Amino acid sequence: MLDKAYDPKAVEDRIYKMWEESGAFKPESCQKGNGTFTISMPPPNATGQLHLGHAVMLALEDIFIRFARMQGKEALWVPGTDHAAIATENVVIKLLKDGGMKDPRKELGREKLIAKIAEFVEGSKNTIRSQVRKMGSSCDWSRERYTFEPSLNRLVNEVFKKMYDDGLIYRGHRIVNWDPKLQTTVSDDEVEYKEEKSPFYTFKYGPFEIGTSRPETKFGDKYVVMHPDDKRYSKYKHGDTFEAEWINGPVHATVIKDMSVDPAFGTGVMTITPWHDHIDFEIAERHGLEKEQVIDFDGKLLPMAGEFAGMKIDDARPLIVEKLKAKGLVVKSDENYVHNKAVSQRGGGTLEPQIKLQWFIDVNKEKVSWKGQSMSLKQIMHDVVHHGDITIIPDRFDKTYFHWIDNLRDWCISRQIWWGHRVPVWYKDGETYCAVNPPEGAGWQQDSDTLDTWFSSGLWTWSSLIDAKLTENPNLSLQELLAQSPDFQKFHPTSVMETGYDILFFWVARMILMTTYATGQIPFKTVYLHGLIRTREGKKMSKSHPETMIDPLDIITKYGADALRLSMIVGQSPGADSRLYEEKIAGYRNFINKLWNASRFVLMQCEAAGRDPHSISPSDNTPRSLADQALQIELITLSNNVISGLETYRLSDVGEKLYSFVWDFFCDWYLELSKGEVNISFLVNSLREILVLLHPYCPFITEELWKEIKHENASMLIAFPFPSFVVLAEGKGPNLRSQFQILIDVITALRKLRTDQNVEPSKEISVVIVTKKYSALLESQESHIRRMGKVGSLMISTDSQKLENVASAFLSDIEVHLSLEGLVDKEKEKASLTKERDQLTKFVAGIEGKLSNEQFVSKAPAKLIDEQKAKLAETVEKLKKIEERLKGL
RNA sequence: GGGCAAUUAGCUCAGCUGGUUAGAGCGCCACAUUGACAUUGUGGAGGUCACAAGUUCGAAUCUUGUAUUGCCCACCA
Repeated sequence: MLDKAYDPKAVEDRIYKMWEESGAFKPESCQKGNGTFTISMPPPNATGQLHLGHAVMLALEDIFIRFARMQGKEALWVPGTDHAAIATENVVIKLLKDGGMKDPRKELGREKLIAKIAEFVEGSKNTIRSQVRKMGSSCDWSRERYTFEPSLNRLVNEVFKKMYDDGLIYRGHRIVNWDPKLQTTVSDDEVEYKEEKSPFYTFKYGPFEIGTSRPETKFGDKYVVMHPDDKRYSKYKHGDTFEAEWINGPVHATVIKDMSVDPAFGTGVMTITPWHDHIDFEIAERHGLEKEQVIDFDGKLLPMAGEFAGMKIDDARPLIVEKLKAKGLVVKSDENYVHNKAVSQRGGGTLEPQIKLQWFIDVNKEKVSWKGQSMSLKQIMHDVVHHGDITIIPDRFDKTYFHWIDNLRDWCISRQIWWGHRVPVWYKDGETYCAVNPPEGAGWQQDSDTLDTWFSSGLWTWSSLIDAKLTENPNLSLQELLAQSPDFQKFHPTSVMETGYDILFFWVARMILMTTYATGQIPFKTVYLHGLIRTREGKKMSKSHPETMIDPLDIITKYGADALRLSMIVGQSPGADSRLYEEKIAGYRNFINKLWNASRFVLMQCEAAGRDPHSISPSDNTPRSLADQALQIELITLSNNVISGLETYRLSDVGEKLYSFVWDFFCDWYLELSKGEVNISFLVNSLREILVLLHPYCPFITEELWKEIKHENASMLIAFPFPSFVVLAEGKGPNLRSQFQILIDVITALRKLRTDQNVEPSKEISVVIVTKKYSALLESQESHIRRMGKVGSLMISTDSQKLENVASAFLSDIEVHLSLEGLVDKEKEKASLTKERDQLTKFVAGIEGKLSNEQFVSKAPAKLIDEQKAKLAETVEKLKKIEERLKGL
């Protein structure tokens, strides 16, 4: 017999091992003929730890994939890990520094450092692998991939080369986001803005006054820019020059007129620093102005800053202001000025715009063939979502996505770190050579930069499906690699990409860009975006505040993976943040335990009846009692709801329905009633179906219970077929269900009377039920009424009775009278009936109002009117009885 | 500055295309306890659905506006 309480620790690892060893995670084990279903797992960092973001992703994807698998699809979920370029390199460098090294990059050099990182990554991959398993993820480990493995490097090079040849990748001096701390560029999407208070100065600059919050960039400024229509400055013409006394002496300045200047801001005049500001750079480009570097790549001032050369900008700033003040050039300063400081999302260092020779992807060049047209990468990204090739859930993110595309600038893909796919370009004597493989011949120097990690991640849905063996053959083209990889042919495009909305731009958009371009296929048909998991207070969980963090692994240890999964899924709608806290998880742990005990009860019934559940045939499933029939109807309804809900990605809904079915219907009513009258084979088969329906949500406990209760020939639950949608005939089914509801209502009414009258729970009561319409029904259910209501004597009559010493309740067409030998607490009964009378009176008035409204009667659908009339008649009848009773009290 | 979302019971949230006597879980109150389950059972209290106007026979649900909160994007030198 099962233990009294479910202990996930004793079950989960064992079950997971059983699944994995059986090969159940492989599509080859699935039934054939119902199509394929593929998910690419967003690869966690190879050196990472499982956090709630992963946990929710894994739970959702596991539900999708288990459902598809049970529906008989060839379901493939490809796991993998990410080399997470910048993040990983930082982690290892920090470790080396902690170990006593001063500057690991310098001391080790490129090759040795990469080897160190690789070693570290291999050593720590197992952590995340086993953590992914802990969640119950049914992914195919035999197909596990890594974004930095050789086969993927080959594909990265193939795609780079293709883009290079198509002129979509170019190298050029552009303004980029430079992180002086990490010594690399980062992409526009990796820039975060933090509010910072720093003084805003107004300086005298020749005949003008200019404002700035960054005096340290101003050394080389020699252009003043104003709006061409600004009347105040109409006497100055574009191109006019003048002398101005400046920080380190006089400068020769030029007037530039440009539309981008806002005349309403400050004095309407500004000087520009094209080397260190995106907007200024664009102005300079428009007018062909000179650009000069002021700050070096370590964040220090260059020799052109004169006496300030070599100083860090933060140190130099106040000194520069002092000097200008001494020269009488400071007009005013606003100490409370708040501006947005650009910081690196990666390391948190202050970003400095710099002009640098970098590699870029041109997103505007209309040279890519798509759907028979020549389009830009931007246009393709737009097109596939706009025309519904790809559906984003929730759809409001379409707008966000389009807006991002509209503002997308060329993507800087080169990084100055070492850990990553290296730019496949070589140089010799001013010659440039781009190729998948290194050039033959001596003297070629490979580009020292590596690629943005999202470049390789962008290929993930398909690069992870390419046969790794094939990539060892250097003679195959990209097209041939695609064409000859069976997995790619069979499983791509993938079915659904499930990930956090915070990564829509970084990754989802880039997969669309890279994949449509490289393969001619969309990467996925549906994008399902989940929200952030927040604390109980709605705050972001953050590493810097460890007390706010919930560690999924702790939770699994304490409450089990099934409970964790449910607590994250139920109550979360796509694209919206949700809150998680321990009581919530405990609630689902309780639910899991309830399911355990319900099953335990069923098994006890089997034992008591001398039946081995394993030998109960699935076809031995005939309902006998009203309760059986109601359960059958309810199960079909539930199963239909689960199917349609999962097919439309309404996971929270489905989870709630499963929960309330199991607890509120199956346990509270069906099982309780079955204590009086048990239909073993039907009960066992019903429980089996419940386990099937619950399996995608809570795979561990259902598989464990399945073992106890399944038919001997049945497969493991993970591989068991899901029911199909059943169209319920009208009439009979719903009718039986509502008859069952009447039984429930009568019992509930009895219980309420008991409580109102303070009858001891253990005491048997005498009951008289008066009903014309339902006497046959209730007579047939008499034993249930007796047992569930603890009724001693029960009389069911079709004629109204003269009764003394009773407390009464009134349902539609049914009077329930509780006889009390002693005193009836009339006040309690009066209060209860009065309350109900008032409610019903209001209700009746409402309906009467509607029905006497000509507009309603003429315009509302006939069906609704009939319903309302029926309800009215029923309620009026009930109300009459209650009022009579109240008079007698 | 632009955009998106949220606002329903003490708390966390459902309520899909307008018709429900507005629901759930937790919490709360009362009662129960050897027979699946205290990780429980039974009964109960608790909401003028942020506010205002409109559309409609009918609005938590649709429209507009207001307020509050949150997020994303832009980055005014």
